[in-house]
Amino acid sequence: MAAKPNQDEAFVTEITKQSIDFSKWYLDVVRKAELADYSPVKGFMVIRPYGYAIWEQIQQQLDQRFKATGHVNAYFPLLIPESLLLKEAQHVEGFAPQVAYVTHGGGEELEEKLVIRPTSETIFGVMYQKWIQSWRDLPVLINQWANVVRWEKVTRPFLRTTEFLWQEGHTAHETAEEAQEETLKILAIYKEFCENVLAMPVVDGQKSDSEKFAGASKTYSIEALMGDGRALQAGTSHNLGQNFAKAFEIQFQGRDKTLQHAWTTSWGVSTRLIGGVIMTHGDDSGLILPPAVAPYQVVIVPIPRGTWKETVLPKCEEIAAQLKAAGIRVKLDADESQTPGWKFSEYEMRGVPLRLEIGPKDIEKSSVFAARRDTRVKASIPMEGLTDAITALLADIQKSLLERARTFREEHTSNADSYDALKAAMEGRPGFVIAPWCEEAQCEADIKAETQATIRNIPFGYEQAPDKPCIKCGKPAKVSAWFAKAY
RNA sequence: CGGGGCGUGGCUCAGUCUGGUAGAGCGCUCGGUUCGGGACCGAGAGGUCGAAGGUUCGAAUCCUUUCGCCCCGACCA
Repeated sequence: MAAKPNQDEAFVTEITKQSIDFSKWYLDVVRKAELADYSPVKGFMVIRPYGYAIWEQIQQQLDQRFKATGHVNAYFPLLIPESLLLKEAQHVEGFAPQVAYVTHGGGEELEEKLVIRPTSETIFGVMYQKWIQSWRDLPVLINQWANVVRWEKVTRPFLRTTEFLWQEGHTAHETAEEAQEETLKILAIYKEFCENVLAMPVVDGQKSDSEKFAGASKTYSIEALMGDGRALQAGTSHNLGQNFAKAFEIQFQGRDKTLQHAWTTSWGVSTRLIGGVIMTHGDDSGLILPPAVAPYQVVIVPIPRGTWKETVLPKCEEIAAQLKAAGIRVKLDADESQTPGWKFSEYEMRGVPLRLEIGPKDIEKSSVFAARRDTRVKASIPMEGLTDAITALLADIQKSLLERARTFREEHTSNADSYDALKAAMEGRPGFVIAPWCEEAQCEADIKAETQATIRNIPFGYEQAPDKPCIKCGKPAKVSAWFAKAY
C-alpha cells in the first residue's frame, strides 16, 4: 500500500476530539460505536451486541489459553451467605464497603443476609474444603466466567461499573512454590494475551502492600498506558498464601502423612479490557480494533452504480465467501438505504480494521480498493491472491498497532531522580514514571496525596535500586517502582 | 460522600431570567432520483418538557423534594 496516509481528514464528526476532552471522547466512542448503553439502574450498563462480540473474542481466546495450561471451567453461585465473607479478616475489611445484599426472598426477610458476590474466593474456599483431602487431589485448577457486583460511587462504561463480567481463576496447590509458579504463569498469560491479541503493551510487576488484594500475600498486576497518559490496571493475579486455606480449613494430608493447609491463588481480567482497547488505540474518528478481537476484521462496501446488482454484488459475495473460508471475519454491507460514504464513516467509527470498496472500476481492473483503519492508507489490491494479501494486511495491522502503542508508552515513560521531577512529570499528559522507593507506605501515601500518582507496580527486573535514595524521603531505596495516575 | 454542570421528540440543542399551553437541525417513515468520503427533492410520523408534590385562572418556565447523567475531589482487589 503505497498511498500516503491522510490523518487530518475528519470524516467522522460526531465524536468529541481527544485533545478537547478525553473523557468525553471515550464516552462518545462507547455510545456511537454501539458498544454499550446506560441502563435504568445507576452504575449498570448494557453491553450491546457489537461490544459483546468483542468480549466473546476475549473470552474465547483467553479460555483457550487457560485450557492449554490445564485449567477447567465451572460455575459457582451468585449469592454467598454473609457469614462466609466474614471469615477472612483482610478480605471483609477490603470488600465490606462495596458489597450489595439480598435481604428478602419469597416474600420474607431472610434469616441470614446474602451477599451478591464481589469476587468468589469465599465460596470457592468452602467448596475446596469439601473437595480436597489428599495431596493427590491437588492441584485444583478451576476458572469461571461470571458477573460480579461491587457497589461503586463513580462509574464509567467498561472501566468501572457496578456489575461487570470477568473470569476468575481459583487454584489450590500442595506447596508455596507451586502456588507462586501458578500466580506468575497466569500473569504471563495475561501479558502475552494483552500484547498479542489486544495489541496493548503492559508492564507486569508486583503491587505494593497498600494496593494488594484484600486477603492476598502477594498481588501482581499488568498495567497499560492509555492515550491520555493515565495507567489502567488490566489484570491481577494473586498469591493468597495459606490465608484463605486457613480461614476455610482447606486441608490435605501430605506425602509425609501430616495434615497441611493448601496454598491458593486467584486471578482475573474483566470487561475493563474493552475500555483498555478503546483508550489504547482509538483516535478522533472513533474506535480502532486490533484484527484479533474485531467482530468484523473486514467490511466490504459495494459501490452501487448502474448494473451493480448483476456485476458488482455477485463479486462481493464471492469475495466475502472466499475470505470467510480462509477464517477471516467479514461483513458485506449491501444495504441500499445508505450511501457508500456514510458507510465508510460508520465502519471507521466502529473500528473495523480493513475496508474493501468494490465498484465497477474495480471489477474492470480485477482489483479491490482497500483502506486500513489504523494508518488510513488506501490502495488497490489485485483480486488474484486477494485472500493472502488480506491475511498479510491484517497481520500487519495487528503488528503495527502494538508497535504504535509501545512507542507511545516509551515516549510517555520517564525516570525521575528527584521528587520535583516526579511532580513535573505528573502534570499535563502524565505517563509512567520510574522512581526509586524505600517501600515505606507513608512515602507512597504522601506521594499520592501530593501528586495523585500511585505506585502501579514494581516491574520485574526493576526490583533492585542500588545506591539510590527514595524519591520521597531520601532514605536508601529498596526498589524501583512505576508511578502513574490511574483509572 | 463533598463541589460544580446538565436533564425538553431517537440524537444535539433553543425556549426557563421577564409563566399564556412546545420549536430547530439531524435522524426516522413513504415515494422518487442518487451512490468511489456521512446525497437530494417531495410528503409524513413523533415530545407534556427526568419524576413527584406545591404556588397560580394558567407551569417546560416559579418553589420543595427526588432520580439520573457528566466533570473535579474523596473512596475504590
